[in-house]
Amino acid sequence: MSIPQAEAFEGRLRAARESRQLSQGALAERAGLQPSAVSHFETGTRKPSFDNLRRLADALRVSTDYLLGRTNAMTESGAGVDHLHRHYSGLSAEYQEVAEDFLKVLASKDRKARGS
Amino acid sequence: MSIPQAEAFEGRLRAARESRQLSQGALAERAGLQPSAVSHFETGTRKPSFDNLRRLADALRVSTDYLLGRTNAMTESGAGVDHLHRHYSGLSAEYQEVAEDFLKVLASKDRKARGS
DNA sequence: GTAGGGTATGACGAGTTCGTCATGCACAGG
DNA sequence: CCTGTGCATGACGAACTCGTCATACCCTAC
Repeated sequence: MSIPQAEAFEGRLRAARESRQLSQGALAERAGLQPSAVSHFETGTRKPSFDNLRRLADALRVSTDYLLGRTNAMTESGAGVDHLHRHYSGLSAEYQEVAEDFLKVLASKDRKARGS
Repeated sequence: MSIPQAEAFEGRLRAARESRQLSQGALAERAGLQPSAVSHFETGTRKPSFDNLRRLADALRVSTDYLLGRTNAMTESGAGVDHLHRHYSGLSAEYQEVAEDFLKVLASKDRKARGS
C-alpha cells in the first residue's frame, strides 16, 4: 500500500504530482495549462476535460487508469515507459546492465534529495 | 508493428465496441448513457467528459489509456513491468528526464560500438 | 517586516458536453 | 410493402470546463 487509499481523481492527481516533486505551477507548465486549473483539479472543484486529462497523464507519466481510479498501479506498462523501454530494449546485454546500475544510483540520489 | 498510427479516440472506441460485438445502443445501456452519445463519440462530433470516459472504459473493459490513444494494448494487462521500469517509475520527474537522456546516450554509444 | 513561492478560491465570457428528443437513411426479415 | 434495427445527425436548454485574471492565505527566508 504505497498509496494510502486512493480516493477519487483529486487525491490521485496530487499524489502523483507530489511523488514527482512538482509544484502545481510546474505541473501546469508541463501540461500546458493554468496553475489555477491544477489547483481546481486537486481540490475537486473542477474535473479535467478529455484533452486535459491526457495532458496531465503525459506530464506526470502516469496511466490515465490510475488518475481515474481504475487501477492502483500509478504507472502501468503504458505510455511514459514506452519510449524509455524503446531505448533500453535495443541495448546489448552489457549496456543494459550499465543502464540498470545507473538507474539504481539515480534512485538513491533521488531519495536522498527528497529526504533532506 | 501493432497499430501503425493509433487513431484517435473515435476509432478506438468503435474498435473496442465492435470487438465486443455490441451495438451502440447496447453499449449505451451498459455505460448508462444515450445511444446518440455513443454515435457522437464514434463520429468525433463530441468528446466524452471525465465521467463518461470512465463509464465507457468500464463497460467495454478496456483501459482508458487505450481509449485515449496512449497505449496500443487495449487491455491494461501490465504484464511486462520489468525491473528497469520499477526503478524508473519511482523517480521524480526531473530524474526521469535524466534517466531518459542517459539511455539515449547509451543507445548511440552502443550502436557505434557495434559498428553502426 | 517585507518579499516571495505555493496554494486556494472566485469571478468573467466563451466554448463544449450533458441528457433528451426528433428525424433521416440504409438494410434486413416477414 | 412494411416493420424493425442500427447508425448518423441536429436541435434545445442546462450544466460544465475552458483560459484569464484577481485576490487571499500560509510559510519560509532575508
